[in-house]
Amino acid sequence: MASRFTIKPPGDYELKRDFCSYGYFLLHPNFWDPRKLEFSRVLSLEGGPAQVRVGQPGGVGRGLSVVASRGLTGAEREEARAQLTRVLRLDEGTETIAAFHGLDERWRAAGRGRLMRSPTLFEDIIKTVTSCNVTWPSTVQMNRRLCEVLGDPVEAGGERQFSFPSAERIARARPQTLRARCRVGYRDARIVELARLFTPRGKRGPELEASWFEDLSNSDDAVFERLMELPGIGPYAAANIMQLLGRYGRLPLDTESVRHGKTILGYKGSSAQVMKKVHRHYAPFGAHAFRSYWFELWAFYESKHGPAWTWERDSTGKLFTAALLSK
DNA sequence: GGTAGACCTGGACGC
DNA sequence: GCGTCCAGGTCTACC
Repeated sequence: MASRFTIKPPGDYELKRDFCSYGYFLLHPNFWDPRKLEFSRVLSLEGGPAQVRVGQPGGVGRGLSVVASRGLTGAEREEARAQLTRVLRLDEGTETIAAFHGLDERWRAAGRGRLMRSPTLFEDIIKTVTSCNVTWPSTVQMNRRLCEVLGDPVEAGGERQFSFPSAERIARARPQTLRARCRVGYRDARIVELARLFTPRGKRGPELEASWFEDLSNSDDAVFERLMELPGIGPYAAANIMQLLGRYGRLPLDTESVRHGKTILGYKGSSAQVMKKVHRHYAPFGAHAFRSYWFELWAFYESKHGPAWTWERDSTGKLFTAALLSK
């Protein structure tokens, strides 16, 4: 018997705009259905994996309907609610988004402000590692295979779907397995090491506590410094994880930023020079710099491929290559 | 502190 | 269909 419940979002929340707001919405196990305007994925809950489907039948600001593939206990329902709150950034209220629009009013009319993310910091970190030094189609493949090889299966809607593997599951895997079956290449040992750092050791907790990183009372500098100490995490990845943690003051600049700086902002010079100029360009947006930067990039992608909520997960990947975007 | 080169995979391209 | 080239961020060794 399926469980059904409703989540009340902030008054300005729009599922199709706010979920389809960051590239990870196209990565397994996330699935956005452009026809039903509904998002689904398998969540890892205390009693085992369960697929959830999330829609917003009433439109902007109205309740989010959640349907689980199996009956959930009360505790599991709260667990699912908490995970979906993280994914959808429901903790960012209208006042937070209004503050952003106060600094950058270009996005006020469309209401843009929130960026989707994963149910856990661990998944966000692994997704970021799989996006480094690789073109987007490979990132899509790595995440699909990680789920299919190491995730927990769920039968839902007549097909088998998989959860994102837990830190504990990846920690038990051999690096060679990740390389051979998940095609993560040289990232194999780094991903396993990251998983071990997030896995509880006996009665002791994990070496890395997600709650410490999520705690906004810790300074940006302290969080950035600790992220930089992690295997496979450099300046770009650390800054990207910062925005996924809700700290938008730093810019994760990569080759896409250089392309944006040159073609849209009109900057000239070496990549390093353009990156410095891009940093200066967004500095006035302060604590919301990443939102301003990202929505400019996102608007560019949408100008090429239509609104993000129309993109199909399983065919959109190949559209996002540097070669095609530069045309 | 700055820089060069290796690390892997998959897409693009030429034949 | 096959071989070659290239894009992509992090890490290490070296200056």
